[in-house]
Amino acid sequence: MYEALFAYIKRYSNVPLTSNEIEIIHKSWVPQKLKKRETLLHRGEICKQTAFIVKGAMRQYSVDDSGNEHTIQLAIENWWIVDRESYLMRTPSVYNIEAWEDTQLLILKRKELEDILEFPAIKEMFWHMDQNNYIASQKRLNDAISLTALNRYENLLKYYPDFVKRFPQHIIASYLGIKKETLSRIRSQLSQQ
Amino acid sequence: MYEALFAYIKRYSNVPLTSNEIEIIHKSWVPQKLKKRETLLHRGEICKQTAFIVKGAMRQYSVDDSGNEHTIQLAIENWWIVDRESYLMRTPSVYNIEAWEDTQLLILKRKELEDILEFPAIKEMFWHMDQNNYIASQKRLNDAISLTALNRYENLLKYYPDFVKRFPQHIIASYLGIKKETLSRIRSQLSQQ
DNA sequence: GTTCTTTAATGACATATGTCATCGTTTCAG
DNA sequence: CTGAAACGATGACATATGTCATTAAAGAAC
Repeated sequence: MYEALFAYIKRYSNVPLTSNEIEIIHKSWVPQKLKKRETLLHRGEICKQTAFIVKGAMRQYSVDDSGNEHTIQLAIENWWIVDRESYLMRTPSVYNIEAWEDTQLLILKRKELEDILEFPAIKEMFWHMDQNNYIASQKRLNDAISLTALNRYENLLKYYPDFVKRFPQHIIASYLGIKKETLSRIRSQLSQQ
Repeated sequence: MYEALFAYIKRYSNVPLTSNEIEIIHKSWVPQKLKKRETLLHRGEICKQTAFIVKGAMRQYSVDDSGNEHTIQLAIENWWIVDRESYLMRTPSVYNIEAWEDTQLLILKRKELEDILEFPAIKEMFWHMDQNNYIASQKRLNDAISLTALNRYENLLKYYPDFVKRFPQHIIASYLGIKKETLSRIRSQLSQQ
């Protein structure tokens, strides 16, 4: 269960962990299971945990005034899922986070964060996490404002084929910023080539 | 010149600076002036500096196959401008960065970064910078996939009125992900209410 | 297995945005 | 001051995407 988390920490920090730190990390991240469609966060709540996905698939989405869902993030094994703004600033979230498959998580509550950030390796890891997330969301933003819906879908297929396999089309569409009918037509267009 | 930088560092870290650190910071960030339309980074180059804007206005943009520009970031006084991915990973940038007004910068070269990251206050500050950038670009992404062009422009007017004042419409349009003609029509629509 | 729900495809039509061309105004270098 | 370039507004039309309705297939619950 914890191997994947330690592997992740190791990959993103060059500081080794002491055995005391390893023990405290075990206590700080606690396992939690979610069934498909169970939620980790409801809009309006403060996000109380940073979750590491050991197994399964999650998504983070907002709902607009017309009731349309907009998927801001998809995440599978070895990804983090959290509303970082809400978690860090303790402000109500505008997002929902839910499991799209039966999912095994390791949860770090906000309360434990301060202590564990004292560990250089953990601090290093979270810095890399924020850097990577910043770089990834900047790329996605550039795609969103500069590519056609077709190109965005082709990029997704190329770089994150698992997402396309594991989430239904209406969620993929809401991730790309288009309607499910449009995605369906893009796909039929691609299959005719 | 350096007051704004030190104020920024102070705001985003609760660790005080030693007088030795203050001296080294002075040496590490060097002043640079740019005239309007001079560039700090060309696509294809590796981004060699993180720049703090003391006075002026800059933009970061990509150019697609059809020659259309897409503005990924606008920045004015007290903002940072850098292609963080290129700067950290030393990979060629897909972006251009140019001055849109005569601009006064403080430049931190990649070479000096490693040393200066040893200072807790600086590390803290850069972490906050990445966190803030991540949160901001996630918000903007959510806007891009969930709001109409009109709403995106209204948000920009509300939260960053200086951008609208200091950059011409074709740049604002490329920041919003629309064409300048569309922005012009949105504006005339708003002014008739 | 049977039934209910979810997912996906598709046609007809509506709307938003892009494209291209034109024109007047503003800005700015010489 | 003057001419060129940049900027902004607008009309006519093209294209991409959204909306709504219908149908069929796949999957989940009982």
